[in-house]
Amino acid sequence: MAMDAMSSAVLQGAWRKGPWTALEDRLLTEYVQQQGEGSWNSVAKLTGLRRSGKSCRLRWVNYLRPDLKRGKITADEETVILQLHAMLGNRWSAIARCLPGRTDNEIKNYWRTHFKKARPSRRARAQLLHQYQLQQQQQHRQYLHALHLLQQQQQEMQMQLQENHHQQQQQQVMMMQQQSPPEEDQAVITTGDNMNSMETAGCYCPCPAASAVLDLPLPADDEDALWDSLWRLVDGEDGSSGGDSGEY
DNA sequence: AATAAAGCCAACCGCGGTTCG
DNA sequence: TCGAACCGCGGTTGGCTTTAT
Repeated sequence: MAMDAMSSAVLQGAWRKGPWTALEDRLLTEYVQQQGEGSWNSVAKLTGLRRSGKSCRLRWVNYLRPDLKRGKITADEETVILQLHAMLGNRWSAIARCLPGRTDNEIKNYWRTHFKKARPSRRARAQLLHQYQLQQQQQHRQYLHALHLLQQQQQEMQMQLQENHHQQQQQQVMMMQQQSPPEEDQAVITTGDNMNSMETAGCYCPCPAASAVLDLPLPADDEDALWDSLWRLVDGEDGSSGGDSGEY
C-alpha cells in the first residue's frame, strides 16, 4: 500500500500513541455523540485529537462504546466462545457478534489466555516429539501383538476344522467299508474352504489396534496443527501441561 | 521483602476488502 | 478502470498487575 496521510503523519510524529488519557476519551466520546460512528479520520480534524482514525475507532469499539459489558466473562459466555470457536475458528468478530457487549479483542484475549496453549520451548518440543514417537511405536507394537493373536486364533480354528473334517472322513470311510470296497484319492478340503467357513461363521474381525495405527493422525505440514495434536497427546496423559513460554 | 515469572489486557501493526472520486 | 482513502479484522506487542519462589 502506498504511504497515506496517516502513515506520513506518524512518521512526522503527528499522531499520539500509547494509553489514552481521560481528556482524549472525552473528546472522542463527544465526537461520536455529535457525528455518530464512522469517518474516524475526521476525528482529528474536528476535535483536535492527535490520534489516528484507526486508533480512535479501536478505542471507541473496544473501550468507550456505551453498550459494552464490563466485568469478567461468565461461564455461559465461555461456553458460547468455545462452541463458536470450534465452529468458526479465529473469527473473533463473528464470535463477538453473538455475545452482546463483548468485543472481538476481549474474546480473542480471553481465548488466548485461557485456552490457547503456547508453543513450547525448543527443549520441550524435543521431549514432546520423542513422546509422540514412543506412542507411535507402542501403538505399532500393540497392533503387531493383536495381529499375532489373531493369526494364532485362525490357526487353531483351522486345525480344529481339519481335525473335525478328518474325523468325518474316517467315519464315512468306515461306513463305506461296511457297504462297499474302499476308494482311493479322496478329495481333501483346502485351506480356502476353511477361510470361507471362518468368515461365514463371523470369525473375521478387523483389529482395533490396526485401525488405531491407520487412524493415527500424521503430523501435518502446518506446524500449529502438529503442536495442537502434540498438546492433546500430553493432555491425554496427565493434563498437567501448560505454562506460557511467552511465544504464541 | 525482593524479585523473577506468569497472567492479563489495551493498543498497535499489517493486511485485505470496500468505497469513492 | 484505477488508485487513494477508509475501514475492519486477526495477529502481535508492551507494560502493568498478580503470583510464586
